[in-house]
Amino acid sequence: MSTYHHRDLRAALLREAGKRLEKQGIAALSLREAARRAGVSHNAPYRHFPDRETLLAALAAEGFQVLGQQLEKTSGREMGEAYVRFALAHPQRFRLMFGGQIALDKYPELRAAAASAFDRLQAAFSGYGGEARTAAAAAWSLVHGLSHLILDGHFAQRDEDFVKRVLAVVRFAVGPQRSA
Amino acid sequence: MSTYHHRDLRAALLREAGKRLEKQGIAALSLREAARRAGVSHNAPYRHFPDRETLLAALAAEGFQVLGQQLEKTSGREMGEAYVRFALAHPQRFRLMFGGQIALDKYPELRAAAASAFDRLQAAFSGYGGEARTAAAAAWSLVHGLSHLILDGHFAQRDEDFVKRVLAVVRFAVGPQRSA
DNA sequence: CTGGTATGTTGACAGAGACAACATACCTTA
DNA sequence: TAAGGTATGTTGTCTCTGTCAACATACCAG
Repeated sequence: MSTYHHRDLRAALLREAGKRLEKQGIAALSLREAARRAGVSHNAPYRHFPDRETLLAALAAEGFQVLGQQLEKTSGREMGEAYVRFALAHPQRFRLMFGGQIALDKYPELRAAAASAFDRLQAAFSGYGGEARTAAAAAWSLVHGLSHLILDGHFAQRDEDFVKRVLAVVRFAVGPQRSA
Repeated sequence: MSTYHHRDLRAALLREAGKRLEKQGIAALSLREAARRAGVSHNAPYRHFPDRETLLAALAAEGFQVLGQQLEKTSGREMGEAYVRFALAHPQRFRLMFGGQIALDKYPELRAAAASAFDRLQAAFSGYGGEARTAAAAAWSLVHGLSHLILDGHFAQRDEDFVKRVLAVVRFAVGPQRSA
């Protein structure tokens, strides 16, 4: 038949799996289902992904790329809001990226993608001198934790205004503590 | 036989699953494996848990209880360190509690347990007036995000000193912004 | 045109979740 | 104390999934 070769099965699988991901969650993702949706036999995916986890890693990598692009568009304090906005817009993708289900060490490009996104945050704190890394780490922690907790439903509110208020209440101090 | 009734299978299953959880991760948790370890047939767990997710929810509930106790022992700024310490000491448990794999709405006692833990944090910010809730939310976000990012290996350091430095760099401001 | 490689297919197996039917221990209560 | 109902386990079965192995077909280089 003419479509014995799918021509771009890898991309098709990622597309279908991506759709499934946001609709049904990570647990519902299966290679066989993706293959079915791509109109291909149950074992075809193995020609492109050695196992399920590698497919998940590829989906996560996509996520890091998008997140990086979103952050690139912003600067300063808006970056934090953009981070949270990404998480709220793609909850399952975000969980996949940061849920610890993927062994980061096995996929160096994943860690690199994450680090690249973090670098943008880091740059925003270049004025903080020796504690720049620490302040950046704190900022990342803040927006990251806020994203997670909102997604998990631990806060009553989850609108953009709430996010802004929470982020606005935080200051980053450099040097010896002097109390607020 | 004398042990047809296990007498406390539910507790035994939670114990075995708990061990398995920290050693192998959430994905490796299976009802059948827990049953095997408890020396019981593959379907016995269903007399105590309607499905796998409910077992996971029970494990998460245990985690929230322990976390709450740890936080109770501390006060003020040490609470944040205790939070992170808990996450680092029980990484898989922490992920289970906050990984979004469990539909919180289906297990009200879970949300209650989490809220109870949060209440302790909240109390530490009672002096912040009208913005107390917001400041507490920010503090929770900070320690929560820091825990996650360290667990995921996104920071080079993960020792107690690093945690202290990150937490120390943050101030919580109340009222109209006035910059730090 | 021919052989090698990339890509798919069919077939099979084991492990898991879940349901049903059956068995046995326990416990109330009449 | 005997009877019957309920709680707890067991066996059997089904479907789904990941994964391996063997085979088939398309494509490409020489």
